[in-house]
Amino acid sequence: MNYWLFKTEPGCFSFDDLKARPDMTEAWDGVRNFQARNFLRDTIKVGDLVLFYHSNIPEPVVVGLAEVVREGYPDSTALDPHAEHFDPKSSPQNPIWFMVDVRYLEALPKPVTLESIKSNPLLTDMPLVKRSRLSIQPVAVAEYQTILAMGGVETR
DNA sequence: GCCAACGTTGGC
DNA sequence: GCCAACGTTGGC
Repeated sequence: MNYWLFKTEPGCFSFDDLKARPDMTEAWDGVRNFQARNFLRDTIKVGDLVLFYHSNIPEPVVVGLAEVVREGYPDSTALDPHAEHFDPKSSPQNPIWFMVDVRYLEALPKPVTLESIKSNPLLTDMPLVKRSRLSIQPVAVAEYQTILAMGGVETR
C-alpha cells in the first residue's frame, strides 16, 4: 500500500467532478511528465490511497481522498490526433503515456492548504513543499497521516 | 498576469 | 553530450 498526491486544476477536473461521477474511467489523462509517467505505469497499484490536490488557484489545497481502482494503462488521449494532449511519438504498440483510474472516497472535513503544509515542520520533505512541479508525487505514511489529522479525519 | 523553476528540445 | 532556447507549471 502506497500513498500519493495527485494535482489537478479544479477548472479542468475537480474533486467535485470526481464525486459526481464515481464510476468514471479515463478521467486522469494528460500527464506528460516522465517521472509522473513512471509512477503511473509502474508503481501505483489498486488500493493505493490518493490525496487530491487543487493547484493553480488563489489558495492551493488538499481537498479529499481517493482510491486507485485501476492500474496504469495507456492514455488514449495521447493516441488521438484530435485530442489536446496528442503525442505523435506514442502508438498503441508502443504507448508512451499512461493513466490510472481513481474513485472518490471522502472530502476532508477541513481542507488542508498549501500554506499550512508549508508551515508544518513534519512536512518539509514533501515534493510539494520543495517547489517541485511534479503532478503525481509519492507521500510518506507519516506525511499522509499528518495531513489527514490536519484535515480533521478521524483515524481508525 | 507575472515570473521563477525546471523539464524538454535541438543545434552543434 | 553539452547547453541555450523554449515551453509549461503553478505560486503569488
